[in-house]
Amino acid sequence: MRRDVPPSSPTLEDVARAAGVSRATVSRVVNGIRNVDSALQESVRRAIADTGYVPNRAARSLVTRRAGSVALVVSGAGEEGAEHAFPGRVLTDPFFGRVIGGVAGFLRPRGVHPVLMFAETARARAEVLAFLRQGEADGAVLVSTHAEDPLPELLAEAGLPAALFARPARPVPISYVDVDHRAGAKLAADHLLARGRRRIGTISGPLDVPAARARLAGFRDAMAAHGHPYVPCAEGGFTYHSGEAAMERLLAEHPGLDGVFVANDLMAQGALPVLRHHGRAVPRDVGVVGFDDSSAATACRPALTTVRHPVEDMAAELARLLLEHVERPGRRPTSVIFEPALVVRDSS
Amino acid sequence: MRRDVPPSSPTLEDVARAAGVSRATVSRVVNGIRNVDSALQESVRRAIADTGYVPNRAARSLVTRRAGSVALVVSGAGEEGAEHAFPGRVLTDPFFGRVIGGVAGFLRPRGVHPVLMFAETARARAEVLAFLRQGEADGAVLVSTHAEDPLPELLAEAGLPAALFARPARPVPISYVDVDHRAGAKLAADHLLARGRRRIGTISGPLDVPAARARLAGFRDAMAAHGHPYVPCAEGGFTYHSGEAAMERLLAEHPGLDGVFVANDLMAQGALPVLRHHGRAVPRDVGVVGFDDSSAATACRPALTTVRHPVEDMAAELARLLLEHVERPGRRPTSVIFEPALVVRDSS
DNA sequence: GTGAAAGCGCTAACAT
DNA sequence: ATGTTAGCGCTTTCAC
Repeated sequence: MRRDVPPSSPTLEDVARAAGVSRATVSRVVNGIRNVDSALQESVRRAIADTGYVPNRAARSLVTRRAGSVALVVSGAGEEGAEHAFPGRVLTDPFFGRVIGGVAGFLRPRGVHPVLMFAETARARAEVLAFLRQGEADGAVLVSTHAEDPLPELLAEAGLPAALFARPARPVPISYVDVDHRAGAKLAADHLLARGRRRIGTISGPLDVPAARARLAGFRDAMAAHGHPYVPCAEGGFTYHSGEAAMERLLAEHPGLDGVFVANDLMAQGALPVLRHHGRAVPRDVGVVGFDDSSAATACRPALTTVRHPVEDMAAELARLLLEHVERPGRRPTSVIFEPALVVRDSS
Repeated sequence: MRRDVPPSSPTLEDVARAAGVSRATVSRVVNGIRNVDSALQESVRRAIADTGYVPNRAARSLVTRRAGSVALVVSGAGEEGAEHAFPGRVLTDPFFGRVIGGVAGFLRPRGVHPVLMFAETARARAEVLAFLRQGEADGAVLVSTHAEDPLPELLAEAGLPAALFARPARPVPISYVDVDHRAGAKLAADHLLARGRRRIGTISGPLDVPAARARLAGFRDAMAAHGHPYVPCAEGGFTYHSGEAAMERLLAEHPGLDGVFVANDLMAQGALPVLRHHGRAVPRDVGVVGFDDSSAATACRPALTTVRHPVEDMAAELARLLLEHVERPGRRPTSVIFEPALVVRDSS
């Protein structure tokens, strides 16, 4: 009686038999190791094609101790309760899309696959850690939504290869990339002033986020250097609606405003209609400068003058840094800081 | 001489030794198989905790032939040349963010991890296929940007577990979820007419996309049923800027327009400023209805009246369908169609 | 209920 | 340059 054999895919053994060589030789050919006679190489290749062989990754990982994938984790802190909504909410922000795209773009030609993970609760963080320890991924790139996120420290303590998008709030021995937020804010201040604005306010990001703080501090310092020691500020949350609300408050308190630096484009997109609604023409009455140069910058009227945040390049560098740590586990953490640039459009 | 042993993680063997049982027993406990004495169970658990054991996934996959992950592939067709830009461009669209979030949200509690892949070139498609055949993922959920995408057929032919977001352009024996586009468009038509609009046009999506065609056809049929056999249409590409351009064209040809159905919110977001710029107040002079109820709907002024596309629910169902096929490989393809709903806000 | 043992498919010494 | 062999860590019959 013939047992019903499932058509499981051919193994190295099958190829070896077909080519009349040993498994080791086939393995060498598959892995591109030289020291294989070119005639044999040819017949092995043919056997591979004939059998339709594809190497089994689990078997390979078992011996090489390499998964060939990395975790791409979007991390928050203390969002217990809203867990199911977290992935969707985060992916709706063009910023995260750019990070993910940049990382994926770098990894792809290198044959490394990103596994998407979300870590906004203690439980989810433990899962990420277990995932890495299990060897399901060789390391993690992390983009945090909160300053208090404990994951970077956990990763560092566990000695797992990791790299962060943005400098951690508290110092952690871990590699990261960031943009020079202060320099970007200075670009905005200088521009607004150069355009003749004199009553300038700002809408900041959430002040528990280091990046938001740095942009605000950088803006204030630059303004102070030009003789404007006081800059009114309304705090937002980096979202469209928080931008609207912050603009309302700022305008209520400072109706004479003629310029505003908004800490990201999404909030600026929200601020624009509010200005219009209150009869302020942009850029005629009020100049607006955003930050990020995300898709939102060109998806509003007038198109935003903004500070370019080279997210995709940074994300690629982030991935490169991680892969470096995966290659050489001992390596010391590095950080790479990118320079922002002003992109002048119509809003100022 | 003591060789410097890397602190590799403990194995089943180590736990077994610590608990004074065999590997098999530990394995049973780990996998929650009954028939294990509860006293032993307890000591095994303690040993696991003491040693900090985590099972090695590669080893497990090798024998179970399950990866515990699925490919989440964003697929296009014939975008050779712009490959590096594809991931970023796609992730910038809130629609894809919602799909990814919905899929990830469903998979997460089930311990299945999504591996992000992009398949816009023949090469990339071959990689996806190889990835699945290698057993690196147990199946694939696919969201296509183009009608001519050959990946669904390739997947079906290879007999790999897969499920699609949106019905394929040509019939393919594969499971999918979709929304009733025609019904959604009818909702928009009925609403516009009920609001007293009589000179109504539409901005469609790219007409090579089945969903765009269905929305247009559904809209025209509903209008015709109410005695409006002719509905002017401008074709867009589902992006903000294409929405602007289409609105310009539509308005140029039909200045008397008093209502417009836009096939997605992103294009509607682009259309709004154009109407305003041409002196048409929304909703006073022109009523606008979008489609999707994405974040763009509430991120424009006035907020969009739109047709809700239950993307997150659909994505969850998509993932469920896939997992079902992974469990029982023989299963016949199924399709699940969701009902849209009208969400009335301020634009009409 | 528990253990012994085989083997999943592969790579990497080591031997030739 | 090629083959032989010993595992990688796990699950799973099969005896007991």
